[in-house]
Amino acid sequence: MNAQAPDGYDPCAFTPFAVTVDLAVFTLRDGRLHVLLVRRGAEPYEGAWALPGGFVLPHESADLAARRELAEETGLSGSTAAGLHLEQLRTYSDPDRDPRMRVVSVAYAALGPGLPEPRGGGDAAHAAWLPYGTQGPLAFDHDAILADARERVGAKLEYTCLATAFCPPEFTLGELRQVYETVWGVPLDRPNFRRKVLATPGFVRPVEGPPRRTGGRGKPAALYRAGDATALRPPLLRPEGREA
Amino acid sequence: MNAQAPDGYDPCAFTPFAVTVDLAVFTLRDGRLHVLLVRRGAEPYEGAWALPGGFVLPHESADLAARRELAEETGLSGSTAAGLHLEQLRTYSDPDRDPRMRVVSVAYAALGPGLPEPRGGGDAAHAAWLPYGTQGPLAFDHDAILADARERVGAKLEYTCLATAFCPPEFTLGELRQVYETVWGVPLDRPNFRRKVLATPGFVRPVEGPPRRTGGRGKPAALYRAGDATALRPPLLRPEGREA
DNA sequence: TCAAAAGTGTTCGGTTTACACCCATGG
DNA sequence: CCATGGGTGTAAACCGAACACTTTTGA
Repeated sequence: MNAQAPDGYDPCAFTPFAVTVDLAVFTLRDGRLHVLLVRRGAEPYEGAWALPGGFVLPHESADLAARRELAEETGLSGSTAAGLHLEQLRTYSDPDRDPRMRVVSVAYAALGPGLPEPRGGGDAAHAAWLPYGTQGPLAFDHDAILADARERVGAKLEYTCLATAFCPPEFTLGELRQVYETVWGVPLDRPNFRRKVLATPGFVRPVEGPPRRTGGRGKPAALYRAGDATALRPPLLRPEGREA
Repeated sequence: MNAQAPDGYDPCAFTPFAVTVDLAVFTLRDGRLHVLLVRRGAEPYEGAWALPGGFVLPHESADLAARRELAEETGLSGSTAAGLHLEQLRTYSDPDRDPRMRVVSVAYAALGPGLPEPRGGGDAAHAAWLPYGTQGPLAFDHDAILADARERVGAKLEYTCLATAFCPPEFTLGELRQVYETVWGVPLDRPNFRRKVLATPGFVRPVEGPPRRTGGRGKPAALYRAGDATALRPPLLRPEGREA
């Protein structure tokens, strides 16, 4: 009870914590959801896959640290990393989550369009994209973090316009639909999806000059850009309650 | 406890942080949304209202710290505090959010049924319920935290069964409806609300022995308990995009 | 007897769903 | 010409909004 005297902070109550950020970075590669993982080079969990991340520096917020780590430790180019959607997930603070010391970690989820293989820009030559689900057990509590992140992303597709974060600046409605299908693991009806998206103000904006792009075979599709809307009301519920 | 280079952790990067929890505790009192606030007894922000909270202790998780502070610093009885719904909101880590030192705070939102006036159980004789919106500027970044918490609660009413957390163990559908109306600030159609809730499996369970309770005037209403469902699919969207 | 709240029924209009069909392109 | 994906149309099913109406209590 006296641990937190309102008159200033009780020095006895001030325990030093290390604060880190952990990143669950998702992208779509050849029709599958992929996660960016790094291989640990030291104990504990040496050799195991882990989420990229690192310490929050004295002068920066967790958001900033996440953005910095995204560029730094993942080996993605600065401009690539800067364009990614990044959002805070939640904080993991179990006292035993790191066997060495007390570490509290603020987890983030990041999404981007088909991203390049991480270049060894820094100490992250050991970074790689792995199809979600094929990674073995991860280090620390990263399995739980990753599962939470995936669940959050799937859920946010339903009631936000987040899906465009998985797409390049200009995209077709077919590509947008594939985002949903890939993350949810269910096929969607193409005509209905199209109407739903176009009927939501601000979800997508048609690209002016009627340029069209071919996805290989089939009729060329109109191009769109992400709109300024953030919420999707009414939501686009995934069929059933199934998950891939 | 010192950061060791062999871990892959840069020792220079390990900065000690203080980690705290801050609580946005909501309840409904006479038809209004109230927040539990404490008055600060020391600089900075001496005399200002603030969210209750305190340090995370060396051996506990943030969740546990939040639960402990809920009982301890708020002056609510242990059994009362134990029954409250508690969930993590997000973490606030701006380097300047506390002028004295580097403090990272994990914010929580807590909800409970009509709660008693906080008893001065400890150093919290200065705790009080204030109708949401009537509190002046709060200490630190607590205005932002409180606003985020309120927004989150309002949003979660739409697609979760969270509303029952504002109700006593047994409640009428009228009381449940008032939760929505109070938090959202809009009236709902009684018949439609009733059907919607009853049509959602696991939202509420009727109390066995057909007991009925009077809310003063009017026909006695059937009693229900919270069900085991957590999600509300399809969601119960608030009318328009309005907020009270 | 009236006001207030619970509970039931019904209508109407929009949204979602399912599926048929044409268009444009590459092979 | 055919396979493939884009785009339009449409009818049935479903769902939610609105509102009329009955029931049961306290005042």
